[in-house]
Amino acid sequence: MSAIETPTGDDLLKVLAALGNPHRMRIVAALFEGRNYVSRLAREIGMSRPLLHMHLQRLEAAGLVVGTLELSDSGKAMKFFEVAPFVYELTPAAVARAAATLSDSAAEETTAERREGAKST
Amino acid sequence: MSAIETPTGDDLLKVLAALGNPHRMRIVAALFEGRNYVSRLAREIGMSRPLLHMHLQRLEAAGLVVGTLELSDSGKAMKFFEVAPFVYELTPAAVARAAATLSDSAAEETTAERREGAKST
DNA sequence: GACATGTGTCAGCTTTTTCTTACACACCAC
DNA sequence: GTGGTGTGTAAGAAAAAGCTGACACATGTC
Repeated sequence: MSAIETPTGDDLLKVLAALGNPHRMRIVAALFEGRNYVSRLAREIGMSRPLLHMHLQRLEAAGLVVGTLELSDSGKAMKFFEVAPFVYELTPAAVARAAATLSDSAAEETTAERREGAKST
Repeated sequence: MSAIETPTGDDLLKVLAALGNPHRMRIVAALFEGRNYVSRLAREIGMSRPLLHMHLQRLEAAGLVVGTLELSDSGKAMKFFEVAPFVYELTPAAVARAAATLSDSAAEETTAERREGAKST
């Protein structure tokens, strides 16, 4: 399902940056034990709700968790989150493959290519 | 060889944080094509040497690359870097397992436990 | 000697990320 | 109505990461 087959550089980058944070790692771990809604999860892991909200957005943007807005029996809107079944392989080759398709921070790549172009052949 | 069998939370965290950066991803990719020494690598990927030095230290601290100080035939000291043969599996379960051993930012965990204790039963 | 190469590191600026506080809204129960 | 629950977001402070420039040292060549 997930990107075991060469994810985009930006894709992998987002995933690694998202998971490379103790809070977010813990959030994924907490959701791995079962889906939960924001306010409750915030209470359980002892984190301010706006902060958790931000981290969840980062995780969702990376495709590591999915959130669905549901209505409780009382009619209250509650946003439930659960982990996505991701599978990433982290090896030198995989990183190299992904890095080849890095787009965003092409700033220094441009710099490199300018040098490249300058020396011509 | 590497930590396919539940790396430490801090260990995995360092790896993910190190790889979750476009420059460092590119550095690993560049070294994957062959070992290289700092100044040359800096020139090739168009990055200032002090900056590359910093990134390499971060990667080395995470165990993703290894550097060895060698003496060229002329007697000049040159630091060669090469990628370490790391293998990490990135799945919800692996993250959850690693997160259980997270040590450093236990700050909010402490907070959570204080709340836990307060509400008692 | 001056100049090229290589190494490392430090001070300080800039940019990004993280986090808190405060606000907005909606629903249900009293 | 008030008070509890849930949602979202925006402004600004605080902290961390990224980056530059300048310095130090060593070696070999001209």
